[in-house]
Amino acid sequence: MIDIKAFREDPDRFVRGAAEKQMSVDFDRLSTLDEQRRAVLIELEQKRAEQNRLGKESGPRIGKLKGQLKSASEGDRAELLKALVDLEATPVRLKSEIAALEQVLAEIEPTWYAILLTVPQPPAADVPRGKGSDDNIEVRRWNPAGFDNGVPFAQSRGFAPKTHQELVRSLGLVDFERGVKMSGTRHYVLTGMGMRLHQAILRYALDFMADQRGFQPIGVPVIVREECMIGTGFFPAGREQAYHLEESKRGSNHDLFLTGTGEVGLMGLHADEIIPIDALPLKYVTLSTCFRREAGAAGKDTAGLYRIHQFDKVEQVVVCKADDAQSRAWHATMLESVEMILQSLDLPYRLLQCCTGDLGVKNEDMIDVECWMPGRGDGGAYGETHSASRLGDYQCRRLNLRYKDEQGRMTHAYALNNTVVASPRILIPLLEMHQNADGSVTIPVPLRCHMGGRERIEAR
RNA sequence: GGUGGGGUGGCAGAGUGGUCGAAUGCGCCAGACUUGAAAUCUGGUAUGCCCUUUGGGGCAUCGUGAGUUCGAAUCUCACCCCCACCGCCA
Repeated sequence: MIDIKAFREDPDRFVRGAAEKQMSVDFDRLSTLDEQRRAVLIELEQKRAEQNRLGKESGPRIGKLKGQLKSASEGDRAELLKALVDLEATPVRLKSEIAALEQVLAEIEPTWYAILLTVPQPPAADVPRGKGSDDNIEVRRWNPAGFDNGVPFAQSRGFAPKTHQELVRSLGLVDFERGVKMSGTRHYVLTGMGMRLHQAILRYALDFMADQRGFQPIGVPVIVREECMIGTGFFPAGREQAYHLEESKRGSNHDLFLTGTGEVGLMGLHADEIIPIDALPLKYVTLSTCFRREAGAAGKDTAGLYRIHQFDKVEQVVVCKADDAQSRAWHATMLESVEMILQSLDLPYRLLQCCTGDLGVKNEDMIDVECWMPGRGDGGAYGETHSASRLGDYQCRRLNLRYKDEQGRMTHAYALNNTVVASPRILIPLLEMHQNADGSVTIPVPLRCHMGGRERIEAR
């Protein structure tokens, strides 16, 4: 959520930001409602102030009169009653005036807030302008020694690459048919060494972040309330992407949602909290199952392990002070972790600076990591495996996650998040890059300790 | 799932219709005393929003929401959450 005060001071900044993100928001309506809301609020508060004042002045007298009325003789009753009515006249009038104003406010505020929730975080100033993913800019690329993704795979390795789909079939790593039988399209079953490789890379990534990078490992719920989804900025925009457990239809009082990333749990952890300043930055890593409906992606990447409804992901988040330089430094550090992992696995990759048009509602700066997938497309292609976002205070504002700065001012923290590794998608480059001419796959050294010491996966 | 108890400031805990944003204690901050510390004493110590000539002023908040009332931490209803015991269970 954006700061409404910042919007009042400089609405253009947000109008421009939304335009750059190719998003449409009814800013005129927001401005109008905001002004109306404030006008009503001023009037309402004046009335309430008067009501409070009268409550202190004449309230006790009213109480006294009412007491007297009970034990009053018939003769005194009329007089007491009149005094009471006089005394109550103003408060009674105020009461109805206040109720009317509250009614007006109740009509304005929900719409005001709903629009406010849809205003995107403006892109950082140095994010390149662009319409969509085609305008993203490559920052750098890396290839392991002895491999060049610029030349055909067959030329550098001496044999034509199989696709990951062919490999998982021949090596017995994934059973797509039974996955689809049980759960429908975009579902799969990991079998044998496929399951072990999946677990190995997740465990390796989690351990790496905890042991080498000082991140605290945390296990979080993947079934959350709507507030968590709104607070983390996934709702309302991404409502269609989330599986919805309609528990209310079964008599429960609230529905639940399956999270599409561990970010929801990690950030939701400290919602409505004031973090001690010494505790910052928070550096968390989690491993969680992620659920995505992939609504609107019909027909896209339908085969294989690329786009699926359920996967597991090691995710890192950082919550730091509201400081642009710190945010940028952590962004670099988080990306460095990813690069260290990919390099240790000998996986070619490149970093893309996402342009304004490719950003989501909540991020102001995003770098995607794409791994080289020799079996993708025609002759290999990069495919997105990671995404590293800087969110400014957008998410913490929604989550009401704050800290007291050095001057004692309450401040919304800045948040960042980045994939560490998402599997099985990462198995695509892993299998395709490490395949051998005989159809076997060499297991990268760091994963072997989680694979019973094996060096290769071979057809049985 | 059943029964019972309970949600008040950073924490503990009082408060059953007005003088209550809220006693008291602890903690924390500042000052005094002290060579320094401890102890003691004095003062301060929530959050959000609105207005503001930036001094300050106002409104709201006692789990959440609605209601009764001239007036609600206090009464009524619904919901959320926590605790205890019983049942069931990976």
